[in-house]
Amino acid sequence: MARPVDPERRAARRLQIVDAGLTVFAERGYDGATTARICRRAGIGSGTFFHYFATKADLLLAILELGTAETRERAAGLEGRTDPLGVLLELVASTADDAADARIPGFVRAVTGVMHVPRIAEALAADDAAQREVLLVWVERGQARGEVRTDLTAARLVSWLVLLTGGFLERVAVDEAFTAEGERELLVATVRSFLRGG
Amino acid sequence: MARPVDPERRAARRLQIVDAGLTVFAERGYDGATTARICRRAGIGSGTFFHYFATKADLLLAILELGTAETRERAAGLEGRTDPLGVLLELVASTADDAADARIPGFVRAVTGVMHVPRIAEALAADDAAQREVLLVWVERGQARGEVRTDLTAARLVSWLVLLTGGFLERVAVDEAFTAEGERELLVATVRSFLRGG
Amino acid sequence: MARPVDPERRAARRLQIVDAGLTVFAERGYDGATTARICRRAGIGSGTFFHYFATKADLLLAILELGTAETRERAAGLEGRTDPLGVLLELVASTADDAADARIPGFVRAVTGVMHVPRIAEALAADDAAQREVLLVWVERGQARGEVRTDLTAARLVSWLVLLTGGFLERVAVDEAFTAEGERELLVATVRSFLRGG
Amino acid sequence: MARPVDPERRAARRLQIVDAGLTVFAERGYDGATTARICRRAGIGSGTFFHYFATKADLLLAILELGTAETRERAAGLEGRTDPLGVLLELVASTADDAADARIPGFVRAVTGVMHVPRIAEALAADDAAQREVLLVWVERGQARGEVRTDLTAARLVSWLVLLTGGFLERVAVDEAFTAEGERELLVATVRSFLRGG
DNA sequence: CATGAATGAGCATTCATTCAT
DNA sequence: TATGAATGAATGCTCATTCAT
Repeated sequence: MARPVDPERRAARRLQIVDAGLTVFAERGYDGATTARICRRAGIGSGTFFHYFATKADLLLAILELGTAETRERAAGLEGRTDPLGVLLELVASTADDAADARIPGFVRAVTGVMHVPRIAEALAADDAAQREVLLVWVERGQARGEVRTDLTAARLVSWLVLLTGGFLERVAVDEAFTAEGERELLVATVRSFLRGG
Repeated sequence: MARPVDPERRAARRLQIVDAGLTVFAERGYDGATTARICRRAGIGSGTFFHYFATKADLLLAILELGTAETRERAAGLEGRTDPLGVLLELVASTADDAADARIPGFVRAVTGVMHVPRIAEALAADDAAQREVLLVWVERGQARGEVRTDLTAARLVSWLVLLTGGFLERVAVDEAFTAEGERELLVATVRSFLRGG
Repeated sequence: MARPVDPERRAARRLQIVDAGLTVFAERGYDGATTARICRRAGIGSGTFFHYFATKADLLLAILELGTAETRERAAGLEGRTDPLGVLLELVASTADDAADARIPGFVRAVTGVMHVPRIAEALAADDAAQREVLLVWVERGQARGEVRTDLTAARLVSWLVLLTGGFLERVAVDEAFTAEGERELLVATVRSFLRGG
Repeated sequence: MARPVDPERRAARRLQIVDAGLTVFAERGYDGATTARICRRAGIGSGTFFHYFATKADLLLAILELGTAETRERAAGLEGRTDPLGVLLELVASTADDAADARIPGFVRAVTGVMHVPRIAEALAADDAAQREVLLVWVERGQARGEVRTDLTAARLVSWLVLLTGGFLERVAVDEAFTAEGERELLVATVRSFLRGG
């Protein structure tokens, strides 16, 4: 009698909205992305949106959390590796790969534009922390193995890695001539040089 | 009847609004910065605002243009120098100094959050171009003098300089532990190393 | 194919919803009582609700009609009585007893709050008429027997009886110190005094 | 320069909205009274409404408070009187006079329909308390002078006075045949009889 | 019958902008 | 020129109701 809720269908619908949200946030920024526009893009009615996300901010948060989860998964897949520097360079390179999806840099810009909203600032901080945590482990291992410079603390090196990937994302977003594919190699080289020490 | 406008008084008033705008945009983002709040901060009535700026976007544009003008002035002050690398490092360092004013990184975030608005994108592009133009001159001179690596085109090196300063600004904005003062020296060192070539 | 409806099961389900409706209307008022909340309280799915009542207003109407029917039954049970004043006092006292169910006064308030809806106004008028009809019979008999004052028309006396019971219900709802049990006796005494004439 | 805010104009506008609110709340109930309808009735734009009242609930509250203030003023005007029973009967009669404004009973119904909203419940309680306070003083004086029965506490007598006036208001609202003017005298007589004791 | 996902009309509220004084 | 009251378009969100399963 009671039709069991189809969780797959629900998850798919949810993802459909997440995808539309990612696209529209990237295109228009947070405030420019009206729920109406997101719904139109997702091909759903306005009421449906709120069956899946209580508020517009919750959609943003969900997207952010998806990113954080992905970071963690990626990290889990690297356990067992014994070449810390190689791992770090791969991690950095994967940021460049993310940047190739044109929506990513736009989305990042959109989110930083509403960082003054407390809940969003928190989620962003959590995402930042997750990334740093992963990087920190491998930087420390790299230092232990003598592959990474030790004149700076691991935490500080991590900040600079994030600085480089963040700046990279930003450039891709802003500068037409600066493409993720074209600059990927130079990013890796620059990071390698930076990690070895000037 | 028409009281002759006192241009000085007018300019002062205008600056007062610009300052309030810079502060509030930085604190709340573009959309979070209501004209009402900007007016309250500037100590003026809401009607007065629109005597000085036709729209809220025009205020943002004016602030941006002020920045662009400053970049040009700074560049003018450097003419005659004969040490291109030194000049470049000074230019980069001055970004770190700007970042020490807590409103700057916040303002930058606010602006990038509304980059999808065409007029703002244009102004941002103009600002970007002004910065790049200045840097380009000195990078080329540096290359001519052998102070700067020549395995990459000057334009590409400039992109990376902007990447580094942009990433730096972002980090200062987001990461409490990452201060403009504390990291300034490392920024200069990293840029020097990058410009010399790995 | 058409599974023969089990009318008993259906009636039970219906009563379950009526009960939940009574409770939630009383707690939240008509508009505050969302169908979702009523369904949750009744332990049914939102779709099921509309198998039993075409609209939310219909549920309210059904509750009202149940009350009207109860009034009529109560009246039927009094036929044959020969002490009109006694009957009237019992009728009034039974209002006080109803008021002891905390949901009744709350429900009455909720309903009067949406009296501007025509169908509800009608049902309320019907309920009012039913009550008055019963009272009218016994007031007239009381007047005929000399137990009830005759300086006012029977209809007017009935209005005042309703005024007193209505005011009583309201007080119980609003005033914590005014309890149905505690004031019941005084209600009866006041009504007796009023019916005899000042 | 700074045009002094014209407080009279502001107060007038405010009253205009209060008046429209009173009317529309009475006609449609709280939820049925959309801000759009209130604005149309007041002859103002929707934005203007919110210059005067932060929320729709605040308008209701303001109306309620106006009533409470009026109660207090009326009470102040009675100081010095030496005939407590006369004062009480006048107070009761003035309720009947209020009821002659057809909007009052409708408004009362509307308000009681949203009593589950905490802030409104509070304001209603405050209004109730103000009325009772006034009545209590004169009931006590009446008891002291032997004009009012002493077999019931003053507080309880007050509850019953409120019961009678509340029931009266309700009847006027619901029953076409029951008019404030026509029943006013009987109300006074009934209250007099009640206060003297059966 | 029972369910709950989907719908979209409708609502309170915000905010940039205008304009009479 | 300075002011702030007035405006109404635009938005996020709620909720009664429908319908495929």
